[in-house]
Amino acid sequence: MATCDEILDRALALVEAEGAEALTMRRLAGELGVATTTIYWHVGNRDDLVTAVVRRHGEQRARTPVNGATARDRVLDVARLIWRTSLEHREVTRLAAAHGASTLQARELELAMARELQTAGVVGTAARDAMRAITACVGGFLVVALRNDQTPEALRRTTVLADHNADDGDLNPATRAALAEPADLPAVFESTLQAVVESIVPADLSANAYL
Amino acid sequence: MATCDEILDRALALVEAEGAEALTMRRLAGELGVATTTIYWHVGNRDDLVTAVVRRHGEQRARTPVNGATARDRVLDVARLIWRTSLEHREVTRLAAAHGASTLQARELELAMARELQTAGVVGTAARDAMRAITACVGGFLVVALRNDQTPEALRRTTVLADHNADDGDLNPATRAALAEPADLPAVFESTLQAVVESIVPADLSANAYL
DNA sequence: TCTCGTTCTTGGACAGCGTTACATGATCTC
DNA sequence: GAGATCATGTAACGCTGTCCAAGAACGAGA
Repeated sequence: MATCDEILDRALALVEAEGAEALTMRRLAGELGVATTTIYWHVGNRDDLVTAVVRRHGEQRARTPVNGATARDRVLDVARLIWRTSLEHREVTRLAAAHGASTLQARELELAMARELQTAGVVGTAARDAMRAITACVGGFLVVALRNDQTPEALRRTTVLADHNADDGDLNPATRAALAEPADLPAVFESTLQAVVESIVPADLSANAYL
Repeated sequence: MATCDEILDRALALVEAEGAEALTMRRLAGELGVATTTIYWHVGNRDDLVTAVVRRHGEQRARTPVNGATARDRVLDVARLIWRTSLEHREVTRLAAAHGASTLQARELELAMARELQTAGVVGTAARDAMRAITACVGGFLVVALRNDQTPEALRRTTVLADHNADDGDLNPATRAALAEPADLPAVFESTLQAVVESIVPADLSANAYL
């Protein structure tokens, strides 16, 4: 008898091992040695399956203790945690993103961020807006990071921005050369994250626009 | 005779009218009153088709003049332009995002941003990193904005974050209530964008970390 | 023990997708 | 007019998600 948990575990393993695209009903059924319809009976739709897989992954994601002396540092740390674990399980992240279930994947960590924001004195709608801002940025960088390792050469930012035909003259040669080279994404992420968090939970509390 | 341009125009119209998912080879062929193979002959792969459609859309996107007194304002304006036009053509944006071709869609505007950054004194690798930071944030907010209008209720951030079972006690009631309500995304976007741009092109130039 | 009803599983189909091999007609060149 | 190139159509292959009707297992009541 195939239980729902077994199916989800197998699905999760399949995604992590062979990528988000490998998660098809037939493939998963074959992996379990079972007919495809069995999955429908236990889990439901493919939508239901993906949702359940992502949710399960999000729950399994250990509640890593948050580090940092100041409340601001702890908010930063949670954001970095989302970034890092999403990259570590990039296939699940990709699956969740394609399904529009990213929030489900990072649910526990987002709630952790809300708690840290609260201890930093950001509560209510301000906390919500702060969280949306931070997670949107993290998500944006994640999209870039995950895209790059499976986009064909011709669609990479470096090549797309490199071949300018008509718009030559306006751009500094140094800039043009730099645009053709990949950036150090983690470094750019870090400094951007700091800027965003700084605007919400400033080191100098008197400048906090949200209070 | 079906020319390549006709096919792309029709494809673009189809996407804008009926959504990114409506762009299938058979559907497009039917729309043109032609066999599917004709598309393959003129344009190529589906990948090629999508790429060409997105590129065409990006080129058609009028080079709206950039407004703003200071260089910093003009950088902001370009970012807002990307945000606004991406939302106006959200189906194309969705198509591009699903295909990993967002850069292609916003190519002209990203180059415009590079030019504005240049006049703001940010050149070379600093300009590249600045652009990556800004576009990543814009992209992150776009993902959120586009996701929300076609994600089922059960996967919305508001509902996902609203039903906490075990983690009740730690969170302020006001915060918890706020998390269950949607945020004013454009407003959050605007303030976040300002924070990011401020960290790159400060109003007070002496504080520019990139110089 | 036999039978009924629920739970679980299966095989086989359907429609749709991208893609291709092959054949056909049209058009232009020499 | 013959031949080559271009342009299109027909029909299939393998893949996808999904569903239906039928069967198998199993637990309980008579």
